[in-house]
Amino acid sequence: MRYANEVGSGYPDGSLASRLRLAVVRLNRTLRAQRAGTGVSLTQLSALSTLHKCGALTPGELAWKEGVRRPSMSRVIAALDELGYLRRRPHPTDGRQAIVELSEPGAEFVLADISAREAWLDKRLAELSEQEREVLSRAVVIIDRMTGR
Amino acid sequence: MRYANEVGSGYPDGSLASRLRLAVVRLNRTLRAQRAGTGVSLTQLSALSTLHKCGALTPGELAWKEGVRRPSMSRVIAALDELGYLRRRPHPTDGRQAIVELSEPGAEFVLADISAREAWLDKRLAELSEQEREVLSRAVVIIDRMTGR
DNA sequence: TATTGTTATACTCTATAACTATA
DNA sequence: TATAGTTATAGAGTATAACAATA
Repeated sequence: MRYANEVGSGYPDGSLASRLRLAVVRLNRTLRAQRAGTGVSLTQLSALSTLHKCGALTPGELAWKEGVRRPSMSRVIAALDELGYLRRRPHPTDGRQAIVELSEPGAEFVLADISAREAWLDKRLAELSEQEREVLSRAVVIIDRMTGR
Repeated sequence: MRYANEVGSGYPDGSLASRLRLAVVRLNRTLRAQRAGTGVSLTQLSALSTLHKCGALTPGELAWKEGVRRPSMSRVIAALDELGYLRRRPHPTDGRQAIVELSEPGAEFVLADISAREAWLDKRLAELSEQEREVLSRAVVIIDRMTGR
């Protein structure tokens, strides 16, 4: 298959797939490094952010939304619980399930951390033109759809 | 600071920074999972791809291009050397440095793997419209610049 | 003394498999 | 038996600190 935008063009280094892959790998590394020493990892922040957006969820639902397996989410939840950033309570009708939701400190952290400590990315974005931010905004929508969100 | 595109808007879940961060974290997870069991990890593939594009490099240069520290790249290089996908030779003028470059099998692997096994991303991209691929292509250029590439 | 590369070590992220409790 | 969640264990990815060789 060939497209003007080089999907599967046979020229790996220049194909959109390769370029997108490399860009994502590197931006992910950079973003993780930015969070070193903040007390909450990028993975944990992502879970907090989803809880903030979606409200109370079961661990399984949260795992699905984050795109990880349940055991992985169990560990993230345990760490955030340890930090006091979420609460766990029993499911009202199904004794196997649980409900997790942000605690007040957790909600405060999300607001404070994402808007204040996410300075690096905010700063880079602020340096872009309005058109460039629009491109990224549209790219996010496309990527979300590609990853099943 | 406020922009039409919500940079630092104080609404974390909807800000461009948050949306971009979440999209990148999730796409990165998905791409890594796609490579499970292929024998070469996404990190290793990324290094091979850079060597393919740039030709012979010192380990330090490769680390810089990939955005990792030198010890991290040492391990990636050792693994790829073990697989026979690259060669190491002494630097012609500086005895401290080395030169790494793709071996023939390494070059073949890059071409075969990226164009053939990168099927998942290629397929997702093929399902997009030409306009959407154009958006992603432009986003990659912007992200590369943001991460110093 | 400074720089390049490697080794030692540790921590995070994530997975699969096995276990427990409930449906 | 099937499902939700957790625990046990392992492997990848990355970092910092310490070391060896060379400039």
